[in-house]
Amino acid sequence: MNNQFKKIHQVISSYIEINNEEWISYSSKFRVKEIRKREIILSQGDICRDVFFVVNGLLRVFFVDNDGEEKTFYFSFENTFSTDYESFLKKIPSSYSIQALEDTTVVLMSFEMLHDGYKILSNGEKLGRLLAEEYFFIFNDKVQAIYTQSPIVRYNNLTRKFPNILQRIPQHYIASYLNISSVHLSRLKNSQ
Amino acid sequence: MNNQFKKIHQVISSYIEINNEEWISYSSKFRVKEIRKREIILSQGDICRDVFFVVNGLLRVFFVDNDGEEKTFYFSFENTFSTDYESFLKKIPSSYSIQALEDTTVVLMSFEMLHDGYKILSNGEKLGRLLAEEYFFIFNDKVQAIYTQSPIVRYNNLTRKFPNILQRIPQHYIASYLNISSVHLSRLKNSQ
DNA sequence: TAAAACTGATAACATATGTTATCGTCATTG
DNA sequence: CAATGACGATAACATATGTTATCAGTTTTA
Repeated sequence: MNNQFKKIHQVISSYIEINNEEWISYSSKFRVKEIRKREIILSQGDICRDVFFVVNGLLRVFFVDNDGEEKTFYFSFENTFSTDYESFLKKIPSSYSIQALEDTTVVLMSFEMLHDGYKILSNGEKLGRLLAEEYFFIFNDKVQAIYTQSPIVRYNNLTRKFPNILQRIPQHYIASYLNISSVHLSRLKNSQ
Repeated sequence: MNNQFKKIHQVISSYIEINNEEWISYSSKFRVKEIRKREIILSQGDICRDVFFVVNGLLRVFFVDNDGEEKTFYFSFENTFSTDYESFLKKIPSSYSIQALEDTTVVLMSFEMLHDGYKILSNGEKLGRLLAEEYFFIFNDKVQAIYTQSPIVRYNNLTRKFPNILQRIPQHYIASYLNISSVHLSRLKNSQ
């Protein structure tokens, strides 16, 4: 099997049963894309045509608010999906941009591909359901964290969960992710 | 058709095609519950066994954070679903409590019912997918609002979207929903 | 390799927001 | 109907967080 597809096969197999024949047919439609550091693969306002699966590297999902401020929404590490799922599903202009923070390899799943999968794969609808549920869980947890945890607690949880995040992501992006200013994060770190 | 099921039939029909036979069989499993004002139908820590469909009345979804503060997560008005969907799907202790703010009638869909529907209904999996997607959209919008809009802007949007909300929901619950103190909301209102 | 851009720390100051307490009004309840 | 509690406004004060500017070290780029 194409080595780039090994991990995405693992992940999809963890959601649904997919036999070899189905997989060969399905995965033949994947496209692979190499993205250079800082390159943008989705621009806010464009319709998001693909779900990206990060094979290696690192993506940043962010948007620009009314005041022109960049807000980082989340980071996509290896072996996770990344997209503006609402734009993707509804075919409406995306609220987010997605940018590579490192040279990154992604596997692209188009809308047509996912929707064909609903019919072609014996568990295609189930895959769609589980992907949506998974995405929902992430956002549910995120909202809950915002309501219940102070910025410094969320920072500590983040660095505990991803110990090497500080080596890979500039601190001002992390501050933006926490929805606080970079100055404030610097203060919090050095006074706790 | 049982009048209490009319609206939920409309809502489900807007998601999937469901023929008469399927509907009669499916809806026969609904239970209906009357909840008194202030009564709690889901307690934080319990496993959430049902999705609630609000026929009339009003629910408040909230949780108590580490400091013992009540945080209001969202309100469920008529003809919408309400649940702790993560607890419901994963059968883990719920993070939320759900309370009636008025005398309220709900239709209950159990986990078994929804999952049986995945097999029994010809579009059962699709229904599950669309419900998860819908829930995801709500949370996506919520997170985005938190990142991009100031409390007073979110307050104005809320009252514009639900003009009678102030007559139905005490202001300190709305402040809690906005994740600010009731004192601060009072100030913001009277100084803009 | 030199210039430019990026990054993170820090200080000084301004603003936003929380906390506590008080008060008057109104609704609920025994 | 009286007592109690819920509700919202307000004041005074404390804390959290943002903004702007500066600086030094590092990385990127021409």
